[in-house]
Amino acid sequence: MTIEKLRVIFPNLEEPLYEDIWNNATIKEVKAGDSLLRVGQTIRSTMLILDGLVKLYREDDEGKEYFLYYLQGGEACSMSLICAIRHNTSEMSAKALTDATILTIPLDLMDLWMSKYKSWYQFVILSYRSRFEELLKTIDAIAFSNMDERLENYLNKQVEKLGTTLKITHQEIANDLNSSREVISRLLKKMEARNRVVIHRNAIEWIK
Amino acid sequence: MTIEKLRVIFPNLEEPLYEDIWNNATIKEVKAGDSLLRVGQTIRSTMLILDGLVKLYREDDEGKEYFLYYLQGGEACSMSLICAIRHNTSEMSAKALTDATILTIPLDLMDLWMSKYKSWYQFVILSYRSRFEELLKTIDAIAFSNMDERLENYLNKQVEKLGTTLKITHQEIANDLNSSREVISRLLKKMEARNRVVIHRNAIEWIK
DNA sequence: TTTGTCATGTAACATATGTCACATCTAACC
DNA sequence: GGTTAGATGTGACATATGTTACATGACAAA
Repeated sequence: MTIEKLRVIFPNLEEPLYEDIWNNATIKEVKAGDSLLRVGQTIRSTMLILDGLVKLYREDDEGKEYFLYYLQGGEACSMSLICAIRHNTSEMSAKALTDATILTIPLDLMDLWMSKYKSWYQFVILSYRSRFEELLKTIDAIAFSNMDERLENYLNKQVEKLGTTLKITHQEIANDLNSSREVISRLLKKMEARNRVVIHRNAIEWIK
Repeated sequence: MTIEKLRVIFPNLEEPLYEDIWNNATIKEVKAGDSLLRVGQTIRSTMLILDGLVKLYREDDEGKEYFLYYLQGGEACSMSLICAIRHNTSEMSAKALTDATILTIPLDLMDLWMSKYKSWYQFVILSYRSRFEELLKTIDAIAFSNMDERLENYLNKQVEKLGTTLKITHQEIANDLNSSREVISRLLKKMEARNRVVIHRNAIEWIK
């Protein structure tokens, strides 16, 4: 990682801010599957994603999950932005889906930069806005759509980030949508009949 | 409305900011039932609630609704905060539930104040955080709970804002929860059997 | 009092989704 | 090759929720 790469991954920031980030941030390499944040955990630093794919999801008290959205290079964990003022606890869980590189910044700097760098402030606000929108879309999906539409929608999101052949099991999809494996298998069969996907073992191929 | 009242309704702001608000904001009186914001509408100003109760909800393309949360005196519409950088369109609809007094602030001031007043920046960030949390709770409710729990949860929220006797019809509840009137009537009957509510015509009385 | 409108009650049925039980298949490892 | 664990297929059934159709009840205007 170099400061050059930082400029590429996070365009539109001010020059002195790049220096500031470079001098104060810690770079952390995580492995696919590593947990980055759990519901209830106190947030100690702001996280920016440099590389890799991070999955954000909601967990209830019985351990049931619900997939919310992905973060990738150039994006920030809103929960860690939003907690900057007070050292609050997280309301979401995050897990690395691929090997990933994360930049962590002490919370007090985050606060300082907000008033010091207009570009940082804009980055944070835009980040909020897009996460807010993701949540609203999620609410739409659950409130207004049946499982078949939600499944299609879900696969679509995966394909955007991961390419047309998804290495995923029916059980994992069921967990992400808080459904059950049999239901997902059933609906996938129907999607296959409609030529939307081809089902392989451990993988689903998206058509069109 | 006086600048004194402003200090009471929005505590913890800096003194010069109160003056700035007072000199630049427009006060708008709206009637119960008035629409303040529609999905797709371009946001022209930031809205702060001085008095009254404002309902925020999501609408789909077929006009189906889903209740999100209430805003009351001392709170701000996050959508209008979040849109400050670019003149974006709203993703939510807002409606006055009671007669209400709204303070509107031109978007460019909002932007300026963020760097000028630390207290404004904190107000905005805290506002984001609580709305974000509301949305996460909503997702929890739809994803993990059955309709009976969601109904109880919904009535609970109403009672907190409106007192123990709710002037509301079963049809209105059904609209807010994207369900149907018969289902709500059925579940209310069960709640009445469990002594959680008493059902009156045009009203529901919350017990305990 | 009568009438009409809107709110509510209710039974029967339709449908989506979840659950259970078990069969079958595939890849990996001995 | 044979064994095994995990992934997937499938039918039968349970349950929650939505839908239809109609009855009843409450209130207000005429």
